Amino acid sequence: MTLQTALKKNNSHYHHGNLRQTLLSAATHMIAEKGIESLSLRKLAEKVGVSRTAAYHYFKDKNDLLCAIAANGFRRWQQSLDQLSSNQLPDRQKFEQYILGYMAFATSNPEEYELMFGRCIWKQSKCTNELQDISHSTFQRQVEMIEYWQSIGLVVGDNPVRSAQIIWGTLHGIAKLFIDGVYADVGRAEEIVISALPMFIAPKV
Amino acid sequence: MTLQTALKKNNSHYHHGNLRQTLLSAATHMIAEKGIESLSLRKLAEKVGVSRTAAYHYFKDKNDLLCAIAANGFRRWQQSLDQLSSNQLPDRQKFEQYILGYMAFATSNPEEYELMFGRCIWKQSKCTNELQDISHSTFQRQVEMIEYWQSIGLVVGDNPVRSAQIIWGTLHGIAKLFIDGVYADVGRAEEIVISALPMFIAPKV
DNA sequence: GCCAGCATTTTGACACTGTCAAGATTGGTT
DNA sequence: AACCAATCTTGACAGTGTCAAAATGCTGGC
Repeated sequence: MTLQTALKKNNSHYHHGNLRQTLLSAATHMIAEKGIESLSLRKLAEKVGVSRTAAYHYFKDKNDLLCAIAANGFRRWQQSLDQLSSNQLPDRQKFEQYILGYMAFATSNPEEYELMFGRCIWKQSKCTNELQDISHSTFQRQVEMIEYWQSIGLVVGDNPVRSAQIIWGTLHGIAKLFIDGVYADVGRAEEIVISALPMFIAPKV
Repeated sequence: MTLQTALKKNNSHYHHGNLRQTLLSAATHMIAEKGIESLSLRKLAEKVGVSRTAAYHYFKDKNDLLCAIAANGFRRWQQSLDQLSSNQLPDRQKFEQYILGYMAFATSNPEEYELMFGRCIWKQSKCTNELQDISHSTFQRQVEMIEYWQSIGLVVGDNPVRSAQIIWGTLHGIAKLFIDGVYADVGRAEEIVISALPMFIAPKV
């Protein structure tokens, strides 16, 4: 559907143009709309207007495609972190923005978030090298940020890594329970996480 | 494999005995060993020694079976809560036991935990009435316990329900990240959650 | 200008899955 | 002894992921 592929539109189906990207974005859209469970390679192929097995030239198998989509998700989240780091807010508000941003990212595209942290992909055997790399670097990035906030006395605790693990766990858990509809009467996940803020912030001396 | 079914063992395959229970426990075992993804009704049927579609007399479809297994999980967890409530520990240690117990429950059978909180089942359309009831009552139960701990000044916060949501979110998130292997270098999930304890406990006056 | 070789896509095929409709078997009731 | 209802099986179908082999079109060397 991109410009290039539109120009290439001839009566034959061969040499589609940039099929890899087209497949990725189409799959991402389908997942966002209908959920991960109901994405099949065949429906995806039909949507893109290509034969059932065309994807196998760019992805080892279905899991490989899902890993690529998840990796894109991590890249997007890392860009958010970059943007956050480079603005001029005071630390306290930066921390708040980090937390709110995490919730916004998770809830604005729940299916993608589910894909990034759902069981299926993680357990080693199924995880692509690309996904492994980008996710690890993202984790490391988050740990460093929280380490910093703790080193300046903003965040409680005496063990930086441990604090990062706990904070991330909390964000992830609240995001997931919210997405799954467990907090039935809560309008926005941000409400909960804002209430949780004081638990992480060190008391003013 | 139970005593009853063993007695019923004749050359015909009809009237198996208590097939519903047999299916449930066999499926639970298979999930615990090989994971949710790799459970198929047909393999289950073969394992139990019954035809492919025998399960359809007791369960509307595959999802219905999974819901029943998840409901069992909630029942087991609720029994743990009962046991905890009825012992004589001081409140502070009870709270600690609650948190440790949650982690033990989640990590001792990760696949079942995944099934209970995985995406697949929750979103309304797929959720059985039985599962809806037992899970809601379990949630309510947990909220009440935390409400109590807060009312006696043990747990921080001024909004009981909100505190319960946050604490549960934290436990769930840490459990899930641990199960998914994100905390690569952490031996037991209990380590993390014990470090997080001070955040929830109100400072002594 | 043409043709070989290569990248790309398709077709055919297979095993596996969930699920339905129709038939087979059996224990219990009258 | 005969029927009934519960229980289980067989047959069948559409959908899935995936592989091997064939088909197609682009591109560089002659």
